[in-house]
Amino acid sequence: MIRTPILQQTHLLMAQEDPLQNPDLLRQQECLSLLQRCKSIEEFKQTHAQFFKLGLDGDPRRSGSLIATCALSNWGSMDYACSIFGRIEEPGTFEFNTIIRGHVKDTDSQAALILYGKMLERGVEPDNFTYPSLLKACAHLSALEEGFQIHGHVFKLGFESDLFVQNSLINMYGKCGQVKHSSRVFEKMDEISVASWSALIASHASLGLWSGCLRLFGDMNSEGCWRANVSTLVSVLSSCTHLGALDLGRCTHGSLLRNISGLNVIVETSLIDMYVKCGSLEKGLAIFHKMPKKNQFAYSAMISGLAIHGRGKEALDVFSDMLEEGLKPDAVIYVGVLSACSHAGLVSEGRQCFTRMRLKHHIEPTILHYGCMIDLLGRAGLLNEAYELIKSMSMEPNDVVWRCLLSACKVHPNLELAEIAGGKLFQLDPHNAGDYVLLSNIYAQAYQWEDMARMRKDLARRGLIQMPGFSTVEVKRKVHKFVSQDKLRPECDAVYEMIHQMEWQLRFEGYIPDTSQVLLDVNEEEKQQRLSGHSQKLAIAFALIHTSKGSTIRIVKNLRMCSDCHKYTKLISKIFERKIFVRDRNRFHHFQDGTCSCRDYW
DNA sequence: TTAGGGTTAG
Repeated sequence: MIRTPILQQTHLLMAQEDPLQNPDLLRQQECLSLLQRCKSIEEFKQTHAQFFKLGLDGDPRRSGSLIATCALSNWGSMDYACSIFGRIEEPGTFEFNTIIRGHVKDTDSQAALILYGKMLERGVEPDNFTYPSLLKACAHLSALEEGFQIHGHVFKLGFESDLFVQNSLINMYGKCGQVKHSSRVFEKMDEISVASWSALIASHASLGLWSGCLRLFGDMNSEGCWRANVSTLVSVLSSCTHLGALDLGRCTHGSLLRNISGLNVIVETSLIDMYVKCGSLEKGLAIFHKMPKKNQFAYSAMISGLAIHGRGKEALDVFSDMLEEGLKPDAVIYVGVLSACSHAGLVSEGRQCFTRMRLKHHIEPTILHYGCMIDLLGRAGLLNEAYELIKSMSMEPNDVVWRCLLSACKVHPNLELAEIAGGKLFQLDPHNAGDYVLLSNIYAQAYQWEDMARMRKDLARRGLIQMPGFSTVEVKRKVHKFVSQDKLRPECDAVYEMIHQMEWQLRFEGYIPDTSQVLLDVNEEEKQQRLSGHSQKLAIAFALIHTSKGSTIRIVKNLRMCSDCHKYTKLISKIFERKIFVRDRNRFHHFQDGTCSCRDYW
């Protein structure tokens, strides 16, 4: 008989077995260990087939291990795992647990829940190992109803005090948007692990409760019993990113370097995203270029980071590197690539990418990709092409798409298309005050005063108000939030005094307030007062008072910057000799010496 | 032999 190398090895191991051990069990263990050492699914299948021929397969205990080896390794071999599972006549709790876990790892959470149903149907008792996987499946699917049901089973079977189950419950409720339930489970726990804190912190982060997330991190540290691990710190980094808290992000980076050996690709991606979105693009680039191995997430973070800083050409270079490395682009990466073209005005490159996305990479454009393209064409003044693209869309255009066209019609006046876009917007989103103002300004540009007045009247009749704007600024590692027209904060007296001084100096630089975007029907003086109270100006004034001369000011806003704040900030950067970085809803603006990196093209 | 927490767009 010609032996394959694997079988030679098996025989060798069998010959070496300890007579004191159970020879059958030893043989089974050796088979399993050989299977576990296989380097690929092909090798695994071949070895398994040989054991099957030799009659070493069939014991349910070993079958469970085989499923585990196959399903839980990184081969993506769930089909094969399922075929092994299907051959077991009477799968027990362990086999069900393993196949369920495999499906969850393979992100086929629906299949995991179906298998749980089958498990119950067959009368197989779930145990405390079954539930963490199932709860994770509910978390993936945001399936709250199923999550509640499973929590009921957990309670009935008495697993509610199991630490792993509790942590999974916290996570499930968090991912289903029920952070109150997460907190309730956490508060009831007798024993808490770092993973419990991480799950609770991540629950807050996944709901966008960034400040709450940082507060909890502070609580965890002040209790002093736990040392944050990678997962905790990644959630903290994500909160810093969204709050624009660069100093806090830097501290978290320091903590990672001190306490965690060898940062993995997830941490590095979070760090890139944090630095880039907190305004430190160069630091993000440095981490990116030093990464030993990059995945799609890392490329995506870097490409969209370069995009929001207006560095479109570099974003396209990084994209080319990614393709050269053999990584497959996905829909998310193409959003970054197209928005990079849009922010930098790269029209022909954007058109090429849009075509390549569909024809070469077979990615169907979503509404986000169309949004980027309409924005790109509209900014470049190609309004008819943008409108034709909207008409050719395979799905119903949404308000974002029409708003891109309407904004473009203001920059490159086109009354006919503006009225079409405006009409669609008033149908799709009749409560957005900004759209009425935009169209009324377009009428004003075209000297159509009656239409302008009609828009303003419509706005007043509907009683619409703009979403309140806010800006955050980090001073001495603390994030300070200012709401538009803020008068409640104790610092406000000093802030308004500073604004008074700033405006005094601005007048010498020729600043005239641009009140065209003030919605209220009040006199000019009151409109100017409203402009002075814009949150961005309050945040800049606060930073000028509390930071040292020459230091950079970094601001994050929830809305797009208005044209008055843009003009104002450019002049302030010159008068006070400060670099001011503002992240608005769309992109970054680097103000320095009276100019902005967006070249007034935003 | 099995279980928990983390990253990219909008």
